[in-house]
Amino acid sequence: MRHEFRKIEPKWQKKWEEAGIFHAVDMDDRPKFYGLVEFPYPSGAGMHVGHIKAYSSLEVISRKRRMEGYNVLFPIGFDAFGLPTENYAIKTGEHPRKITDENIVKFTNQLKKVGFSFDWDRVIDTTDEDYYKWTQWIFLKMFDAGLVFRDTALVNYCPSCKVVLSNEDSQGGKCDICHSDIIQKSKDVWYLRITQYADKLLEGLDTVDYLPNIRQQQINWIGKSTGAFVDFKLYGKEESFRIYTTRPDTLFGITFMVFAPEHPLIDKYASEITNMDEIEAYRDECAKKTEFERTQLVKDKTGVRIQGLSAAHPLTGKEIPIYIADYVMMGYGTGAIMAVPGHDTRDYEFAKKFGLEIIPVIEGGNIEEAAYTGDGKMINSDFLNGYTNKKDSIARMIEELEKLGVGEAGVQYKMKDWAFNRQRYWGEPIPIIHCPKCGVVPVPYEELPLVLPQVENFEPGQEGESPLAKIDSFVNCTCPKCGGAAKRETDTMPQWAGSSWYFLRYIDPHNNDALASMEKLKYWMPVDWYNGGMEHVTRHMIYSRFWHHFLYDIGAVNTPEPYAKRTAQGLILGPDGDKMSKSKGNVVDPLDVVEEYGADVLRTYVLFMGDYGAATPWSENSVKGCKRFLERVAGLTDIVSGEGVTPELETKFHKTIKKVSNDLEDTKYNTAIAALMGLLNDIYAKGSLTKDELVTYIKLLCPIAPHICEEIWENIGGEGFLSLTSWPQYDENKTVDALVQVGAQVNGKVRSVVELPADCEKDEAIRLTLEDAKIKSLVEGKKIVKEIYVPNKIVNIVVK
RNA sequence: GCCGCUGUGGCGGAAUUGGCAGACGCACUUGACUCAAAAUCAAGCGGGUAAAACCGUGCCGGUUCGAGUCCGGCCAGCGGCACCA
Repeated sequence: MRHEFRKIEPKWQKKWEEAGIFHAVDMDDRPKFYGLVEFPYPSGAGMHVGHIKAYSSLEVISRKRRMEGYNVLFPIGFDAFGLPTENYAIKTGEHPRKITDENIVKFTNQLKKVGFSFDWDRVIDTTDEDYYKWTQWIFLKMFDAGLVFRDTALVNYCPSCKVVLSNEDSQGGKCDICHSDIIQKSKDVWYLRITQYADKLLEGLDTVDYLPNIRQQQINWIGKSTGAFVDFKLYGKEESFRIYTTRPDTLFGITFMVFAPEHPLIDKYASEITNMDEIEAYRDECAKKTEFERTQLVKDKTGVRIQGLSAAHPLTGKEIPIYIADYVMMGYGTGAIMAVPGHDTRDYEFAKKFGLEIIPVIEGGNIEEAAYTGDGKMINSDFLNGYTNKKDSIARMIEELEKLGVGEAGVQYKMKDWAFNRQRYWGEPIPIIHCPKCGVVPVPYEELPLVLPQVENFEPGQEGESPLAKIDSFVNCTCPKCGGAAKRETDTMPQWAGSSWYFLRYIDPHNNDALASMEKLKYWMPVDWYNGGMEHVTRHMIYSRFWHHFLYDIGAVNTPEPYAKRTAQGLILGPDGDKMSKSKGNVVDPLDVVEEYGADVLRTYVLFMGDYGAATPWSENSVKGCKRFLERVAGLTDIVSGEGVTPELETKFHKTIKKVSNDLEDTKYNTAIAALMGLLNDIYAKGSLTKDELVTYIKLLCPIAPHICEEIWENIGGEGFLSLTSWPQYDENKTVDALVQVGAQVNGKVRSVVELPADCEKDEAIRLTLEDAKIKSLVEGKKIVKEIYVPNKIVNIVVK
């Protein structure tokens, strides 16, 4: 049989769709499997080969699971709100709705051409009113729970996109979308109190099966640190302020204090500060720097002493000078620190520059040269002197602080609350009303969805206000509480909102009464396996886990954690080894590959090209190798003869079934395919195979290259769909050869290969090894000191 | 700076608990078929040698009968976080 992919691929895609064989069945008796892949943003550029690799892993697992008898939910949808579409709309004058709909049609056609076994009856679109109604509903529930708050803050602002960004979206001081430099701007910001869930997000990691690097990245992102809060009095006053430290046991080494430039006490005591001019000048200087610059200028510490204000040491009462310096941030801890230059690198640099005293309290370093951050015996520390264990000295100090009522143990997180509003059109409207009398009032639940109004002009305003602010009919409304005239919030939600719960909607995509029915949630959740990109591990994943924990707390879902298992695919690089990008001209279009080589070849190649989790360059030649492989598979129909089992191939088949079955579960698709190629070589070397063996072979290959396998199945008279048959089983006993090739070593060096009966006894193995001519010649005339035999692996004769 | 990962032929990459390094694929070489090319098939393919010996998994040391794998110390690259107190 020839591999006529142009004919057979559309044929089987049509048959699968018509028969509806990939639809998940709610509440079915079979065991369930929920496989999830990150839904695409339907950009105008269409699909990328990266999408194919990302989806192929769970595509293969889902197809295998169906053959194993599972009721499989393998859905797809579109994460369609967002800036690229909006910017395109501004450029072309077309409405984002129209652009989105067109792109979704394009993506759908492309996905279907690759033959993915998605359940097309459950497609969701985050920009659909019936969908974002529930995104807004979750927001209101969070509002009710006190997890939404408004604050004026210096925020990351992208002057090009005219939009406020979260810290996550402005890493490295660059806008995540357009890569312009971020500036700091004072804005009214809606925050979601994600920090309240920090511990739950951290502890939840112990209950799920994520790849270790994914788990670690989330732990780092949450950034929990343990230490203590310590209260310092202003010297000679009753007023006190808090600092946070991870080393309260170094309290006797404090020689100065540092406030962040924005620290509120400075303004409160402005009248007593004698150098306020100097301080204001420094503050202006700091405000001009972007957050990025501020964190980049690590080498050079700057700051100003606050004259007329000082602190009192909580244990000794000693007067301590206070500085302001921008190496202390208002956003972490309390915005004030105790400086221990002897044992903190930054404090040390500052002390050196300003000629401040340095007191060592931990033995071990040389404070003439550098801060000592290692462990050692406590010195110059009163009741802590002599302690050598960090844990003990910290515990002892916290005990003392608590006794005196000047401090307590505490924790801090690097993670910040989630800045949740954007001044953009193409997003979910935030369902909030501002009433001059009642203040902030949520839109009543029965008014959801709060529909995005039609607009002609999507440009944000000059001051970066939302395009919605220009629509009077949208803005002006009545207050649901008092009935008076009020105004709607005109900001929209960030793109991360819709994707924070989408996996729940697949379970019950058309439900009008709930985001999904509890009965169905209980049947399908949690997601058994989620695959996606490393770039979403700290944003999308943390956000969605946060929302899901919240939904669990209010009883809307049945599990605290949404994803039982998470894996990630590596990037596909361009043929030149660089990241694919339009500007470099090294982008491979998956549809071109389908046209020229077929979907099965594309699917096989993206899984065979290398370690699934690693970045691997594209190679057109290797694509051809996969084409050759599938052509040789098609050719098997020409050498089929007889039925039953071929003795020479039996062990090889059992081994291959085992290897493919196991490797697919471990995301080792490349070695699974290599095993199938190896078996194919063995079959051709033998010259024929039975019909039963061919069936086993195409069943194993079916999840990877389903079109050709279905075609072969039909060609040899198979009934119905191969995709609906059962997964092959292996017999462990038959995976071992009767005779095993074993490496024969003398003094640990391989000198020969001997053929031994499987699992044979040591005496027998040594005897047969010593019969080997090569070994014999090397051992002769020498004294055998030791004989090592590892069954089926190695024989080693140690001689002197 | 901190955390994590990775270093294996010309290339992508294989290698259970330490046990025949280089599976599988690509590229390449030779041969068959062909007027010729492509395709296909067959053989070869880490370095080295006539054949052996010998040398080979980033570098230096160690443990072991035996190390790509374990331990100690470096070097290089990638990713993440970054004045986090």
